[in-house]
Amino acid sequence: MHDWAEFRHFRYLLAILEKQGFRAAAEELHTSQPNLSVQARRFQENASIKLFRKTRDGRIRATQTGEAFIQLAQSLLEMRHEVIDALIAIERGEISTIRLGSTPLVDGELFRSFCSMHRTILPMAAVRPTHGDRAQLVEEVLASQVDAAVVTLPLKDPRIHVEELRRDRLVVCLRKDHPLASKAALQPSDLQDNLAILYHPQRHPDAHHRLLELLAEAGVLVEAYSRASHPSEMQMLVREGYGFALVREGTPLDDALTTRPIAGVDWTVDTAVIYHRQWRPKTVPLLIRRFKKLQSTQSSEIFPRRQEAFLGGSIPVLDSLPNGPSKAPV
Amino acid sequence: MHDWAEFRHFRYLLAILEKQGFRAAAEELHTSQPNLSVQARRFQENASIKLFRKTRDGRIRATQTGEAFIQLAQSLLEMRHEVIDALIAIERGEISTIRLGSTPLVDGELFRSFCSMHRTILPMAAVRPTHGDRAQLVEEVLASQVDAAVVTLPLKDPRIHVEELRRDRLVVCLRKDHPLASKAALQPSDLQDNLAILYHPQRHPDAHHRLLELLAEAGVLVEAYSRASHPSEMQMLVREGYGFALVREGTPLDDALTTRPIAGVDWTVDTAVIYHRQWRPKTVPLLIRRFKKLQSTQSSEIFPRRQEAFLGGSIPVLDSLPNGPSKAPV
DNA sequence: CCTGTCCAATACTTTGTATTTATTGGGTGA
DNA sequence: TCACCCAATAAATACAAAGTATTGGACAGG
Repeated sequence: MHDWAEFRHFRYLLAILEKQGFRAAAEELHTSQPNLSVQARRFQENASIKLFRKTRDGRIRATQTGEAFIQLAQSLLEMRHEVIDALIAIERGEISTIRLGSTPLVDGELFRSFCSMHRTILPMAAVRPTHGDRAQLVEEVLASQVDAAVVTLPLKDPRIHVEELRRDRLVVCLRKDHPLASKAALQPSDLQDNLAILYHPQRHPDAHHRLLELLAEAGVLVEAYSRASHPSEMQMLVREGYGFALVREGTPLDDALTTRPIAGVDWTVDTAVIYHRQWRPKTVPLLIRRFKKLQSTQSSEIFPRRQEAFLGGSIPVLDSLPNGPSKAPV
Repeated sequence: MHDWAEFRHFRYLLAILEKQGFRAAAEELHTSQPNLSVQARRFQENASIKLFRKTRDGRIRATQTGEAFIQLAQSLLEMRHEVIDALIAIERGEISTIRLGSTPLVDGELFRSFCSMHRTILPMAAVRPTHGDRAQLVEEVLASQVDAAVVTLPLKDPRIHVEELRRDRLVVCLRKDHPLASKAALQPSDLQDNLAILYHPQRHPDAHHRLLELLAEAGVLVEAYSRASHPSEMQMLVREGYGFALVREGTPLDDALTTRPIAGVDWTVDTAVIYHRQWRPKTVPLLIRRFKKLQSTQSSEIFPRRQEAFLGGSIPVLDSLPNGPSKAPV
């Protein structure tokens, strides 16, 4: 059924619709305009559908069916690509299991989608995610006990390849009712006596030193501070009034807390994938490439960026209430 | 990118692997055996993969890669079919509005994203979501008054196609201050006199019977029980001290309530999309496909089933909390 | 050991069609 | 009107798929 439709047709028509013209599409596809003309006609006749109309000025405008075609053809071609990639990887014996790690400082959501991304490439491969301290994870990457890890920078080790995934602004986390919360942005000097909560130095020494450097450059001297061994603890300490903390922008926050940018500086939290330079498992670069691609295409507004969903602290109860029993075991 | 691979190749190789022989496959495909021979070789050379080996008696046996190929090629061809069907239907204007239904037992969040996903395929089509009882919805699906519905299993009807979306563990919902709440997990025997709140039997008879069966197998006999006509009512009854209820794991809970798993059993709540086998609305299979894909790339089941995170009844703060500072500007 | 039979693989030819080149026709704007 | 931008058409070409005939290999039975 529908065996007259080959991938070629989807490629061609997709290019025609996207480029809004046969000529431009032909150039992109490295073929001739008349070829597209006849192939496009054949496909549309076979399916008895019309994918585009011509405007007065000779351009191509997708019909409603054409708009749907763009979405569907993209999925179809993408799927072919994934299928073949998967088959090649399976052939190479890279199926067994892939071990991925992340540190507490990394956005859990990012790590989770990074892990699950592997399934879109290799549905049959098992993924084993692990969590651990930075130092420990680096050790395991070097020992090939994990294939790749998502960590925060900086990291300098000649044996390790670093591929940056995301860069988030570093903002101040403070109580909503703090006087300084009325300002739209804080000055570095505002931190001087208020910044009193840092991530535990031993958990990520490089980041700690770098942060102290940056603060010093901005004229902020941090003397005594509370140590948090987990990001959630930082929020708790801020809430309890022990001072400000620095968190990644966009972080879901406790009800009583808010964040403010720091004026005049450009401090960021950089999240990256690391893997062993030599013993790199071959799927990892592919995985990263695909992840970055999804990230860049997803941030365009097809799916609203999950943002504040949890920010309010309360769950949308009414519509996601408990569901009763239904069925049972395998 | 992989443009040498056409649908033809997938069809051919699929037939070869399934029929376990070139000759038989050639017959099925109405083509010649040598043709398959060369096409199969080309594809495998291009992808540098080997999909089958020959046994002693001259037959064809799929390699591990070949086994994966069968699955993947089937999906690919099925998707082509769905895409073209959908396009034809759209062209004919059969998709002006799509009517989707869900039952109270279904996660509202899931249903909502399922509905909104239809926009990515057909932006102009209106989506009309409806809510109703299971029996009523099944009736409407059969009568083509709704195009598809998200319901909980079990469901047996030869005229209806069932596609599972999610499987959640069934856990006990009880008051935080109940003595048994101190245990990490409950024994089935703990339910004996405590389980006293069930979803209304008439609202979903199949699930009710199945649940009683399961309970009986575990040695639990439920005699008198309160009936809740809506999941939110179940929580209220538990809160008021009328007994335990069974809810889907991960359910947002009332402050005073908590949940505990049941040791030794593997009971689940299965959520599925259903639609009419014959009168299948053309966009629905694609919708489901896309939904599943998004589901697998966003929230994965790879992760340890979010155990304790939700158990307290509070939001899963621990794993989606803020991350501290690390590095700095360019 | 030979031989008949099942296969798939190979060699070669034929057919089909995708593609190219060259051209026409149809709008638009100067 | 002309020139210029398109896509559509026609005819020629090229290339790949499908067909035909054959070979080669692996058994099983005599």
